[in-house]
Amino acid sequence: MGKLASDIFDILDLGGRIFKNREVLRYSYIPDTLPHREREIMNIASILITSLEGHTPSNIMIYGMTGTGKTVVSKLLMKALQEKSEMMDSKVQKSFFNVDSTFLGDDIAAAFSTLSIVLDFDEIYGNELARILHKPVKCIYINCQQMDTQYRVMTQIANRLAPLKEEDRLPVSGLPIDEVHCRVLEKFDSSNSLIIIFMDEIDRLIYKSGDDILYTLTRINEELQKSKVSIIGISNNLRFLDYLDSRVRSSLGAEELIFDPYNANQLRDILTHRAEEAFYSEAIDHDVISYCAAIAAQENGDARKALDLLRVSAELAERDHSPRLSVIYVKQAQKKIEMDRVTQVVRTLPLQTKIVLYSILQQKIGGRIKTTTKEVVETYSFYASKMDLTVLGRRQVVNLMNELDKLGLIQTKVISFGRHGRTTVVEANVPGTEIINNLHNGILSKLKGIKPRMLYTTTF
DNA sequence: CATCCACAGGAACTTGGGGGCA
DNA sequence: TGCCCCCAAGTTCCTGTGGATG
Repeated sequence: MGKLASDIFDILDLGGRIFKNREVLRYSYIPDTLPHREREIMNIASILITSLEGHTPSNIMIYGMTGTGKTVVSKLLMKALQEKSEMMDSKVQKSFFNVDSTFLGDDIAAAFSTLSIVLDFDEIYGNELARILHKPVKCIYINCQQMDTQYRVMTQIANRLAPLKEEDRLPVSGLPIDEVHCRVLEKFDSSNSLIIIFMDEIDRLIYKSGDDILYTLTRINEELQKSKVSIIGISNNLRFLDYLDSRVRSSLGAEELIFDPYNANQLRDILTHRAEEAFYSEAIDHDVISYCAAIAAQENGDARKALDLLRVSAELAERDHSPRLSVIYVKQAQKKIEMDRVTQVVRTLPLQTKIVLYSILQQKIGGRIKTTTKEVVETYSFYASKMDLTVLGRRQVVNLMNELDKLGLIQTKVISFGRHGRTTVVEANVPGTEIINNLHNGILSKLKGIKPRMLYTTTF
């Protein structure tokens, strides 16, 4: 036929008329300006700026629902602060060799003006002495969802503080916690710097391991000689501080800031701003952005969702070889995102949890839309033994069901039958046949075609 | 209105696997 | 090699409880 393999890419390439730069729409991307967060940025910056003068900034708590820009604002500030500090370091070193203060002054003024987001550095930085005394600022970002124990957080902070040689790194386990504490202190002090720790999803930390770690961190400055530590906590739970010891609470919540959800107009601005960089200007219908903004505004003003929606719609349009991105694709994207989320979550479930979900879904497609703990436990035991697994007890199955509930895959509700006791009514939230087929094609292939003997005792 | 069912869910304990250190 | 530590997952035990029912 005379066809070359590379022709395949010619066909695929036809789609590429929409995206100019798709990275811009990922939430890992940190733009230079963040519309409708100027005030918040200024607030935090005005607190953090004391670090450049060699003082320890107050701890800050940042609250806000998902997609309100907490993380991206923090990362932007982190980047800016780090750059600024490094810039000043080199200037300070220079100043020992160069006594010409007018030169120095101009140079620093120039350096400051490059930080576009924060106001008048020059004015705040009038004091030359402060510059000489200045300590390097080191920012560390920790996501407490991944690092959710005291041990892990401490070792992570220490390991990230400086690019260390392999043998200097703290081990991921094995040491007593007070030993870790001592070594972290040493590392902090030997870095001789102002350490600002951004702790994202900080509330996760205490749900799992209590407030020990926060207690330690908020009081660590008392033990440090040369270095100082500030903490920026980020949480989407406004009542997070209530769970803490009062001393930790007052220290950590020295400054508090709430990020309000974006409204539809603000979301539209954000999307417009990103879309200019992400798309070719003629490739997108005028109502697409408003539509995405409106949907995300309904979902608690979640900018993350809005960006996702825009990116996925554009990807669908490209895959369809459409020259333009129109609202039809946004509607498709909405469905796709939801289904992707579900399959992704299901795929990463531990095996035993998968079987619990599988049991609930089997009940569902067997016509049992609502079921009870007892029935789930029975069906689960049946399937687990077919899989030659250890069969978990009731207590543990209930725990797993609660996890599934938290993930939004099922809905549970405790109801009472009065004299006849009480139980949890379970209902699957996801399409049964599709997920079951997925599971059959994966790790649960053994269970294909096997039906349990189901005795329905409870009626609703 | 007290009773009582049948389970929810918290707490303490166990087990087994990760590892460090002398 | 033996002993220590941390941690996750699971078990056992037990107290708490919503509301139909006698």
